Amino acid sequence: MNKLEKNKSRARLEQREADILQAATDLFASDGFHATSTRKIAAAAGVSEGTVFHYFSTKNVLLLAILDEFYDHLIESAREGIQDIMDTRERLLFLATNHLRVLLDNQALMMRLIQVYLSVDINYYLDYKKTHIHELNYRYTRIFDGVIREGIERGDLNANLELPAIRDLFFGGLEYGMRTLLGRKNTRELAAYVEKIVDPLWVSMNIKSEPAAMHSADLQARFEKACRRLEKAAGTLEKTAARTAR
Amino acid sequence: MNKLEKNKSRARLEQREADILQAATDLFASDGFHATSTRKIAAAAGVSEGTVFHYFSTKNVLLLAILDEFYDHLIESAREGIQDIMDTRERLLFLATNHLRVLLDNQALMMRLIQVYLSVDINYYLDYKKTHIHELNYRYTRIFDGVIREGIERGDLNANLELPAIRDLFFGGLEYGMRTLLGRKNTRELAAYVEKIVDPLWVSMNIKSEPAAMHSADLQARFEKACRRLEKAAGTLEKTAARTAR
DNA sequence: ATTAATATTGAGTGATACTCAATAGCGGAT
DNA sequence: ATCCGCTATTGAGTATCACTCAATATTAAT
Repeated sequence: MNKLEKNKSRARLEQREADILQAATDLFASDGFHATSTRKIAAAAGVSEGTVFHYFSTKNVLLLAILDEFYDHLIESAREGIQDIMDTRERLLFLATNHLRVLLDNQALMMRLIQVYLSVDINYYLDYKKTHIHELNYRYTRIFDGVIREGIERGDLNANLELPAIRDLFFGGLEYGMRTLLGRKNTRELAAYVEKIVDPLWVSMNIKSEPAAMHSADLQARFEKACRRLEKAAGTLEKTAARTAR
Repeated sequence: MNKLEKNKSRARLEQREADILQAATDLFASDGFHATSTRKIAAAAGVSEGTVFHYFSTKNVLLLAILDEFYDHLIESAREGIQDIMDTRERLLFLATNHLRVLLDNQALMMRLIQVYLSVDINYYLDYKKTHIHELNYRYTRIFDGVIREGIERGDLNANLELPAIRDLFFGGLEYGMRTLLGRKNTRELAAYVEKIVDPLWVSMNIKSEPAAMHSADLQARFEKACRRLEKAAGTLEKTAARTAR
């Protein structure tokens, strides 16, 4: 009956919502999405089943809310990390490491959820994902795009690179590789793996990387030298020709 | 009562099984896995619900049987295609194109299923996927591995490349990119996209690679030859000019 | 024709996501 | 301090689901 505690106004309601979200997150992570009933979620959150549906109209909506939170965390950690790094290659390595680390830290949850939200009905999927999760994913990948574009501006990266393809390779490669990495969360192994993933992309993008570029610098010197020589000779010939013509 | 038609021995039973499989495949593709009840599958196959469970102990087993068929198709088409192609780069382009084409042809089905089979309960998942679907995926990716290894033996590809990472980038990139390509099945667009995906990997793996390298090597040879010729001529002319001037 | 084996059936079961009418408890107006 | 309107909360109720099982139909072999 303590009126200070029983404060309905927002704080209390938001707390209830947070409790349900947390209970659902924990249960989805430990038992999986399909094996977790709304009844269990309600019990774990200390509310009745009806209340769960009052805050989240559907079990799927609950799932999307969890993914929402997760993406926020991903996006924020990526943005923050980028700020402190100037080197383009280091930035890419960080983005990859951060992506894997966050995913692996929540592996139990994410392995169960990220796959599921794609499998909900297409109508629902299109209506909701196109406007929400898709938007989150877009915001996240924009961070990567920004790093690449800045790399180009700085002259680190080849301006002709195909950003969408590189982006697909980067995130797709990481996602695909994560399945292999699931067991070992070892930081050293992770760093080594990340480098192996980023390296081929880096080699294909980096402007100075192609040893050929350096090569062509030599070539240029050689070319320049030969041209001076020829131009000088040409000058001599022109004079000679002019004199002879007289 | 026709004994010739009512032939239980295998053929008839296999036909029943195939009917159920086909009905399930169609329904999963059009309505999705979760929205398709076993009752509907039974009705579409023209049998009772109990019969469905006689042939497939579980709805998940039915799903796995469908994925089985799908992977068989993927593997066979990849193997066949590779045989007729000798060039390593062309082989990679074919593998990528084939992968996307087969996936996109079955997009409705695959978008709904490939994601789902990963979301079944972890116990089940480990017991089954490790032994079955995982094995199919392994057999499939081995084809890619073979192409790469052969490319190395032939001297087309850098022997130091990190095969697991390249493989993750290749298949991960394709899978990730497919989400973007879903709408447009246009063959030209698909070929263009595939090239954009394969190219960065190719550049990073190819030994003569860096088109720049080949380019500049040729260029250098050509230059060198031309320069010698011109310098020699210049020398001759200068001498002539000097003599004439006298 | 009889039998043993198995394919087929459909009513039955417990669990599930979600609904809804009834109730409880809060904030604001008086 | 009291009442009122609003909404948060409840839990029994509902339709549906994947799956079971005992009974029946159909087959192959003798």
